[in-house]
Amino acid sequence: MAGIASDNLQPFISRLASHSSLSGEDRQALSRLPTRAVQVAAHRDFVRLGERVDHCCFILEGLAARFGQSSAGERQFSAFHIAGDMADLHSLVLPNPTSGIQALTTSTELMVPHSALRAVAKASSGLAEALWRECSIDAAILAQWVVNVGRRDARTRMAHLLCEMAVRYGAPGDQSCAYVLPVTQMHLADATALTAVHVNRTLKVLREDGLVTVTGKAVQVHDWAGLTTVADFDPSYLRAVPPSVLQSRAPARPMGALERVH
Amino acid sequence: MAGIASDNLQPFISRLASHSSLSGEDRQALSRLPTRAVQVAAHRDFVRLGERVDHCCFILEGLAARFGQSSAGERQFSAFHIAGDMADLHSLVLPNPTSGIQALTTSTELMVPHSALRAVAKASSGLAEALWRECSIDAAILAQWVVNVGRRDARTRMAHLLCEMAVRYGAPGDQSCAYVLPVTQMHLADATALTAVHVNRTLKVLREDGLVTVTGKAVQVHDWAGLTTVADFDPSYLRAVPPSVLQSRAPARPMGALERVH
DNA sequence: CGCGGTGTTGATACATTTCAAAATTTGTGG
DNA sequence: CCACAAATTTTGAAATGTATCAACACCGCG
Repeated sequence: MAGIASDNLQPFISRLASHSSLSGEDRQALSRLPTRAVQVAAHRDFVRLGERVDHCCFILEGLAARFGQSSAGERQFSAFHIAGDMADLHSLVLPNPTSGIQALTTSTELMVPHSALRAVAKASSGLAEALWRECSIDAAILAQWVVNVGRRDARTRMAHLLCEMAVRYGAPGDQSCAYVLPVTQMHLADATALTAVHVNRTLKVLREDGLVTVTGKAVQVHDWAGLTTVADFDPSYLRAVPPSVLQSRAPARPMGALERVH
Repeated sequence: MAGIASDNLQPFISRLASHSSLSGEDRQALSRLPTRAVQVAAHRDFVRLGERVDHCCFILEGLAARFGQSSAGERQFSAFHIAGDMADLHSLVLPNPTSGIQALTTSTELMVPHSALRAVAKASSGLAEALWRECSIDAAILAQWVVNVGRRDARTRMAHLLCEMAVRYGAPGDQSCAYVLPVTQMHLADATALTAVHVNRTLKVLREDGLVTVTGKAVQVHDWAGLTTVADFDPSYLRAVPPSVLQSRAPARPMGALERVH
């Protein structure tokens, strides 16, 4: 105990290791990070606009959503954060939040002080890069959300979201699969930029097509292939290709010359 | 010349310095970065899916857009990149693109090898942090795009985009202001997730309201206050608060205890 | 001078929203 | 374990914002 609850950060270390190469020292440093476990009640905004933060929140258990809102008060989620995510890793470099984060269910979080994270990042450039990469994966997902919300109709959009979450939960996408997603249809509306009513109708269609059943507690995918087809889903944006950290060869052309590319 | 075209990166150095504290050595290292100037033709996708990149593209002049597309072939922009932006800084940590980037106008870019950037980031943790922060600002803008596309009607959405670009161009937002934005209405449609026809009608309304006039070349804001009101625009997401790098004080409670927050 | 890309406008179609009410589930205290 | 209140899901009917289709005007450019 005494100031250290390190073991719990293990999933985060594994996550980083899945896309970046960490030295033994890096892992050690991470596992020694001081953390403070906090129970967060459902519906609570644990990151709020205008409130500078000095720690990152690792979600040990539960579900959270990053959101913005229009002046009309309508919420729009820009990300779901599931167990194993460091929900606001970006706050390490931007401590003044530009989006709020809300716990959708009662959650357990590990708060990691910025000072400690900054220290380990300063001590190891490899670790700093791993954190930056983790952050950038979030951003890549964000870019997909823009496409999803902007250019797909309700059915496709919902299907795409359900596919994304299936992959992120590591639900085996063989034929059928299932995962726990404790959200109301209003939450799904906030994520897909639809109304709750239309979410309901859209889920009904997907269910009647034999693709997927969504309850307030879990998602049952009956036809993974069919769902991904409907969803126009390509999971490659979710995985960073592990670093075959080959040194890039010297550029073919000398630097400094202006050239034209058509 | 001889392999170095460093002076041109000056705007990038200033940009980093505007939100992060760089040491003299950091600035030196940046200004010594090898670059290759490239002329990119309008409409050319200079970052494409499936083509791993080994350099970052700094936009010296011109306009570019990051985009994704649905299988139906419909494009959706997730960012505009203007002169002074490092369009794909994130590629340094994620060299396999998950979004394409297209030049909207004939542009001049400075290509900076990943190897060189990685070297300077490795040598200076402060510089690495500055790059990460720059990247995270892009992500914060991305999150706002989700809200904009998801929860605002056409008029508000377009107004918001025009406000964002005004601030990013540094156009003085006193009363009226103007900036160069060489885009077609189709480009605006790709950015706002509307159709080109509806963009046309929406711009007409904004013009008739005396708020702003948009031609294919430039944006003339007639009533900044009115436009920001209509747009539901708050510019704070565009600026990272400069680092008053105070050490965060030690946490009030001992680490390791589980507590509850309501 | 004509041609392709762009901007403009109108008429119509349609996906989604809005409003409203009932059915169902969930949570909670007795 | 029940009873009740609150939240959520479900369904219908009507309204609406935006898309679609189509035609024409404009402009820069070869």
